[in-house]
Amino acid sequence: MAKERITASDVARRAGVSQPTVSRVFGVGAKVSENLKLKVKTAAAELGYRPNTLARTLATGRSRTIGLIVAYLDNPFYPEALEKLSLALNEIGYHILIFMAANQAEEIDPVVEDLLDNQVDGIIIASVGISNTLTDRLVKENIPLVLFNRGQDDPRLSSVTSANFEGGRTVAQFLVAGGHRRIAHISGWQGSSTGRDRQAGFIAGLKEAGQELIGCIDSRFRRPLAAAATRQLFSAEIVPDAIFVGNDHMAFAVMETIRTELGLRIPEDVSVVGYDDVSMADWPSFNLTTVRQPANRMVEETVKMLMSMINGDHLTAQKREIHGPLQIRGSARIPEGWSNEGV
Amino acid sequence: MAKERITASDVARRAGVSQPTVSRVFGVGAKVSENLKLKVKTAAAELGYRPNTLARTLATGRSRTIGLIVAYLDNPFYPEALEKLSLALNEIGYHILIFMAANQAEEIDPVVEDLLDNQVDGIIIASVGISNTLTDRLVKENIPLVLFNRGQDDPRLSSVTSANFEGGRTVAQFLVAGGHRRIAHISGWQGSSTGRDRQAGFIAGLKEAGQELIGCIDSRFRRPLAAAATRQLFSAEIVPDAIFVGNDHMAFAVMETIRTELGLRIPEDVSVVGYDDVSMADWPSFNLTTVRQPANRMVEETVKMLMSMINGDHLTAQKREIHGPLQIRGSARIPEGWSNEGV
DNA sequence: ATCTCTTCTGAATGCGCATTCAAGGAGGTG
DNA sequence: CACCTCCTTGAATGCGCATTCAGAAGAGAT
Repeated sequence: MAKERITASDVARRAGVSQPTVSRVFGVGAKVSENLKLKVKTAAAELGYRPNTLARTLATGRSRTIGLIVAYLDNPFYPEALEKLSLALNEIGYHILIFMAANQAEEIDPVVEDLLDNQVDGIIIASVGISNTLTDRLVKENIPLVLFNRGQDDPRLSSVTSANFEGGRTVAQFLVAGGHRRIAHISGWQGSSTGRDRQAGFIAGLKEAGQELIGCIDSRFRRPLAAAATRQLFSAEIVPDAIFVGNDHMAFAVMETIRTELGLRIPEDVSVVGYDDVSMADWPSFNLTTVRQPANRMVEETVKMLMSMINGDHLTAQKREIHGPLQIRGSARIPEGWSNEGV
Repeated sequence: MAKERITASDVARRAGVSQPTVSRVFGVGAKVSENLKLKVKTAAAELGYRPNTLARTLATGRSRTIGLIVAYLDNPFYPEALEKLSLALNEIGYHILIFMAANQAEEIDPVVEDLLDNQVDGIIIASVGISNTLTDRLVKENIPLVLFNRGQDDPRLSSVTSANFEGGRTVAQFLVAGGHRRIAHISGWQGSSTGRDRQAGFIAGLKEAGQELIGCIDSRFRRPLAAAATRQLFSAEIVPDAIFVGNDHMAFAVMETIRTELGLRIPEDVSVVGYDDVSMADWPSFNLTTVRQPANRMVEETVKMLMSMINGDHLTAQKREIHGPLQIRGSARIPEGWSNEGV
């Protein structure tokens, strides 16, 4: 078969110029006379020439490829974010090498090594942690990395999250204002900053109002665990009249358990508040009051941050928190005077 | 900064051998004496050497990378499939270059061109069509391509789908057996083979039972359109007592519209059947009877097919249909004698 | 008309690795 | 001991492009 790949030299020969000239025409800093440029472009079009991206990468050292590691794809927040990230990066001419991480934060390191072997210009890790030794290497090799929706203490790591502490605190104020006095929390994984911060903010908010949690269970962002936690909370002597759940994904399971298994009404018998504001939260079946994680702005910020690192503008790591409003719907009693911000 | 990338030559120098020897140690057909192999591995470990994948690709012509184009990420079937595909390909040492397609099947071609420029070894396109001109090119350049969950007439194209016609037909038999006599269909996009085949199978099944659709609306796999279609069906003189919806994603919207806006009960007033069996179908809120699309087997088959094309084993295109059983739950009246296959 | 400065262009080289090829060494046979 | 075969190894080369460098050509200036 004609497996003949058309190279810059082929084009050069046909256009009667040298290979470097062809290279210059297709490169960016083109200093080629209009005359030759036209000849080259014509020849290239006739031959159907397209530059070999890999060869270019090898020569320049820049691949225009970003490595992306993502987990928890069953939580619809991530497909949404993934889609936005992908579009945003493609928009500015970057490709995405994607890896799925097992949700249990083990063994990300070899995946990152793999990414490095592929000469990615930068790395985005969504909702997954990263080891210190690996951080050392990345910093040493000067590979830009941004953690998406996950913070980590190491000051050398950049991250973009929503304002989780503040979000949790707002929920506390909201529930207290709604007159709830038996408030429980089904938290996200306490091994993650998001899970911890939301919980800490929530507890802080309650404390400011002189309240304490009557129950708190780590359900590690997993539906079955959240359902189990719900049963457990309602089998205690004092049952909750409001539950803040660590993310929407779990909150749906909590709501279903409350309605189906416990036969209780939402929000009459118990209020439920989630976190993320995934599109499903707006479905009539759930109509979930939840803290919005502004995926668009988080993505925007992530890409901006990564690009500034790649371009060497910004060498110090930064941790950015994006504020997200409470999206008030019908799954929790609405206190007097509360309504959705803006919109 | 020490931007020094460690190359095979560095390792060679330190190990006191030549660069090709290092290359042979890290390659597969290694014909190197144990003696030298050990020295090389030691030197490599000390230096922290890792082969540059791109350079290897340039030299061998094989990138071990698959291009993946996927759309409709809001339909949870696709994140699920994406995750499985990713894991399956990683498993056998392949990387994934991912692109999100706008759901409106426009302009996939430039994306594929882009993929080609990146020297991918093969391409998987999920639920998106491809132009004839592009097919010509792929065939000419001998780039393996498999359509996932989407068929196309061109005999040169390989595809993996579920048995959509058969699935639609089974649903028809099920609903007829359930005693329904006013059956409607909210179809998937008729511009797609999946949408068409499910509808055709459904209509054929009804016909065999001497019935006809009392209504049929193309809602193009979109929730809002499905909700609108539901309203339309129920504003007619003769309202349906059963609706087959083109996929689960739309079916959920249909169910919510029926319950919330129309105040009808499922399945007492109207039966609803979907297609895909996404994990959400099993949630108590929906408990949706639906045709299973066996994502695992479809992925397995897709990968196997692609690999056989890449390895040149199988040069003729093949179209594979995977049978999926009807998953009977509570959203549709269950006829006497029907129960779930297997499990 | 001569000299200098500026563009444009091609020859040469390198990115990091795989692969061909020929040389060398080990082992075997008569 | 000569001869041949087989295996291991290094020198050389190429994958396709970008980039440095130096020469060629053109534009101004005196």
